[in-house]
Amino acid sequence: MPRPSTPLLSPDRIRSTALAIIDRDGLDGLSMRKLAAELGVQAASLYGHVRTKDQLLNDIASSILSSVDVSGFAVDWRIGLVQCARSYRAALSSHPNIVPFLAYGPAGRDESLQRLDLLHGALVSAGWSRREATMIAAGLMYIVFGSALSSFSSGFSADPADYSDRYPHLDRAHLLPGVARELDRDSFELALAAFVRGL
Amino acid sequence: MPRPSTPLLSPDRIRSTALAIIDRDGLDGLSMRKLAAELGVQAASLYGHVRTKDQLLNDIASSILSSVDVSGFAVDWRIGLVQCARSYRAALSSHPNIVPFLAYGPAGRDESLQRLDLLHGALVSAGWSRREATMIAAGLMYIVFGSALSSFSSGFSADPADYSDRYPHLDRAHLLPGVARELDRDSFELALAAFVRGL
DNA sequence: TGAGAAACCGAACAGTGTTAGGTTAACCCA
DNA sequence: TGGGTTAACCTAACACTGTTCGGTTTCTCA
Repeated sequence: MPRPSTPLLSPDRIRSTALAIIDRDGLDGLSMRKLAAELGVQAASLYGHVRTKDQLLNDIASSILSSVDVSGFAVDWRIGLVQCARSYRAALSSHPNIVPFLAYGPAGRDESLQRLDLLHGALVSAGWSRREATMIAAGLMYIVFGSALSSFSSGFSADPADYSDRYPHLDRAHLLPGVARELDRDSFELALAAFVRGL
Repeated sequence: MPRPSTPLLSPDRIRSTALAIIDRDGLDGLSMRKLAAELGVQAASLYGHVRTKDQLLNDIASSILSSVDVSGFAVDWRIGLVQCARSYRAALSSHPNIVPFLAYGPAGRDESLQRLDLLHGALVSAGWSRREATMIAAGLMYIVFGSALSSFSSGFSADPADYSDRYPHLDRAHLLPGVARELDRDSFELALAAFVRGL
């Protein structure tokens, strides 16, 4: 099928389909051939619209990060920190399967840097030194990414027998998967509140 | 070369060579064929000693995690938290390239669970509820893993021109790679101290 | 001495990202 | 209206991946 009247592919359609596959099948579940098949096309055709698979993932990552809200810094740096962290985590946990890729690659994404710039400026204006501001920003990212990886509550077995014998204090760990989402959010809120309060 | 008089391979030798490759070439730099070549052997021979590549990585992960020290909980829960976090981070950052794998897979490693069990028990003994203990443990893991991924200080460009124009507050971000290690450690210490103090 | 297992190898399978070269339809300009 | 260019797809291939099968030789143990 050569040169159809209306193009089958566009960078947007490729990105959104790829993200849907990642959400459904995981990061490893995305292959260029599967993506092409889902778009009704052969794998090679994708490379007319996308440079590499890595670039495609980066583009998806950027579009996810662009929803992070840092408007709270206009009010107060503490409010800004909390709001920024919440919105960052919300953005990540709406597509949890891509977080390992986010955490992996370099932090040189324009969307990240824009927000980091604003955050850093707000902290310095509030009286922190430049070095302190950098460390506070890093600490906030630790909590956000650590919680978004969420290898904690999920990842526990649902079988009580896995724990009751060998780990006496974890005798109810098998209940974790059922409340994982809620517990992860509460743990994040606890860590965030403790961190900001402790500064 | 069939059945040499003294075996060329052993699980231990395979694991340590694999870890050396990961440290040198990154997680993606490890392939079974390359690992075999480095051991003077064909790829198929590895499967007499190792079930799958995933299992091999899990074994390596377990041996790294077994060095995490939780003895501080015998003294005081705050000291225990800080010491456990430090030793956990030290274990991870001595082999940073394998951290994405650690953070990825399920948390069901025996070494992790043993330490988690002790941590949980110590917190409950100190008066925290079971739910609070779980959330505190999770928060601590957030900081440890977030910092060990260390996608922060590293990952910045060393070229000033990448920042000075568009990000006014990041005009010295190009200096970060030079002090990344030190800054990451200090950021971790700051986040850890703030977290524990804020509890 | 003979049986069996242990340790390696070569070749293959199905999958991956990516590229080269080919075909056709749409578009633009004379 | 015709002709050239280009955009959008295709097939086929390359080099790689993890893993398995079947074979060969040597060691070990009865």
